[in-house]
Amino acid sequence: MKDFFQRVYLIVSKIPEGKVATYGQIAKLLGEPRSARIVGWAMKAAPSGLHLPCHRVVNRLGELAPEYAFGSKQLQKDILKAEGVTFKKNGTINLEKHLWKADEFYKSNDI
DNA sequence: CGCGCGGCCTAGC
DNA sequence: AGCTAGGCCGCGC
Repeated sequence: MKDFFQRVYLIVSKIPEGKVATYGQIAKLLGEPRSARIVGWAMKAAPSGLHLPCHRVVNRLGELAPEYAFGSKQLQKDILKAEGVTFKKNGTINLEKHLWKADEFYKSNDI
């Protein structure tokens, strides 16, 4: 069994363009439904060399990461929009449309 | 070693 | 959607 962080990175790196995942969802995928916070931590501590699409990881309301994570929420928003993600009027992600179904992940990975 | 704090979650109102 | 309360785990002090 790999480190929790590493498994987080593995999953996050599998999120396709135009899709997003929630912290809790990722935690669940790892069999730790209650460890969503650590996923957040993992994002924070993620080495930039991994090129993780952490902008595709949001909380369950579709809210973007705080300022200190990407410099500005607008930046993250722009990136996502460029990938085809749509937003609601209140500025949150349209999760029903873009929430990532992790099914494919199970097919191609032994976890 | 203990305590507080997180890019949070669920459950309950 | 909002609030509170509780929980989880890793890190920094």
